[in-house]
Amino acid sequence: MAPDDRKLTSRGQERRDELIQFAVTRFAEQGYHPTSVAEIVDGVGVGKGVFYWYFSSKEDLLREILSDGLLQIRRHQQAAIRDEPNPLHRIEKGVRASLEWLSDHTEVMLLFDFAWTEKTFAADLHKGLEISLEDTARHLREAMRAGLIPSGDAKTIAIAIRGTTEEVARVSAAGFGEVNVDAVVDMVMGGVLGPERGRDRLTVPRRTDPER
Amino acid sequence: MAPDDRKLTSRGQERRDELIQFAVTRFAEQGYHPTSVAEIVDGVGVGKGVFYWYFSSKEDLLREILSDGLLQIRRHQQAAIRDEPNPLHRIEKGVRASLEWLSDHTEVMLLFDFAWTEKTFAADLHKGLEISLEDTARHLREAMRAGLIPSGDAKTIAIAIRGTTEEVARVSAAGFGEVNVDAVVDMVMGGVLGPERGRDRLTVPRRTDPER
DNA sequence: TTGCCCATTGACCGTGCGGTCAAGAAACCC
DNA sequence: GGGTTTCTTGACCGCACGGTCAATGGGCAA
Repeated sequence: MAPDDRKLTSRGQERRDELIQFAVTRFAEQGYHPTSVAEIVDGVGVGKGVFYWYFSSKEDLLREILSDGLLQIRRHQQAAIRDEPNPLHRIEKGVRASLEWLSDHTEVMLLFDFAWTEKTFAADLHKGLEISLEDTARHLREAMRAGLIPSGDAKTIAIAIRGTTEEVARVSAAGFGEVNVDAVVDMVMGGVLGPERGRDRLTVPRRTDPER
Repeated sequence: MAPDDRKLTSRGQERRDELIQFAVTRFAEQGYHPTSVAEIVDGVGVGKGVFYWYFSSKEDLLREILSDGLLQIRRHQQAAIRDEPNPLHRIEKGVRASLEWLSDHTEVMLLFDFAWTEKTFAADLHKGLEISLEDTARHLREAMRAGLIPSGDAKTIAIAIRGTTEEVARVSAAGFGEVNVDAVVDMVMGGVLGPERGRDRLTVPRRTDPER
């Protein structure tokens, strides 16, 4: 019988969770590949067969961790921006929610990063990325239409926001100090506003007619 | 004899480079662990011993790729901002240079990302990250002192800039369209300027005296 | 032509891995 | 208690991996 659609008792559920929890920790600590199934079951203190009772493979386990994490962070964001009519406030609250979740789940974040580096797993993340970017871009376009911020490349700005958020969480998780959430929000909100108010002072003069 | 301090003829150098080049491609394509040494030497069309003539281990090879990449990107940045007196223009040019290099070396970028997820390799990147952030933060603080931008958390802003730059390169490398460099620069420069000019309009009101 | 040394070969090795399975032990239901 | 299903055990398997090494090639200097 496939472990996927197996009926689990509450005891079974707990074992399963225990395995996931331990695996996440180890995967994040030393990496996915260097962590063997034997290590996981030893750590939990069970026989090897237990692992394959709950998961059809090591790969399957990681996949589950990833899709679970994806779901969780999205839910967390959605809950945070619900009922917020101002699109810019939605973006701010989304950033804060992401930082919150990522700070509370640094191991899973590391596993996302790993997953992007391996073809088999990266595929699982592609759609999630697309959706997440499109979400943010939609808020941005709405803010542009409302005249709250200048018009611009919503897609690129969305990518920048995501990059900022994740890098802050990453760097902080790597032990470079606590997150200054307000500073992050200031950076992001300043970014969406753009440099127009003082472009001459801020940026290198741009060619309007590029040489090539 | 250790492969490290071995004298290489020009033919030897070429072989070595050939191996590195092929390995980088494969590592980026399918991941470091799933790529076997056998696969690399087969791909290049040589016997297995050749690999261990030039590298002391597979791990050693990746380490070399990483430190090489680190050196290259830093050089590229430094060359771009040399002789630029305006600290904000240094930041802009640095961002453009990074995007340039990352776009030209997407495989290496992916390997950086992987390296962060595995303890053994992450250590190699820690110092580089620290230096890179401190560099940017220094420009920022100089700009603050000169009154070009409002005072703020230079470290956090530096992290945000790095995150933006790398995410844009990553997402574009993952096949989500071309990079809009000017839009990235606008976002970054707007970010360093901060949202002060319209905070009430832009951000959710902040508690000056937080509840907890 | 002889020697030398960089470069190459590929069969071989030991190990540790992911995964299997026949045999039970618990828990639960009637 | 008997019967059924969930859960657990750990020895075992096949294999592919990273790495070794004795033998050989080949370019070049003298």
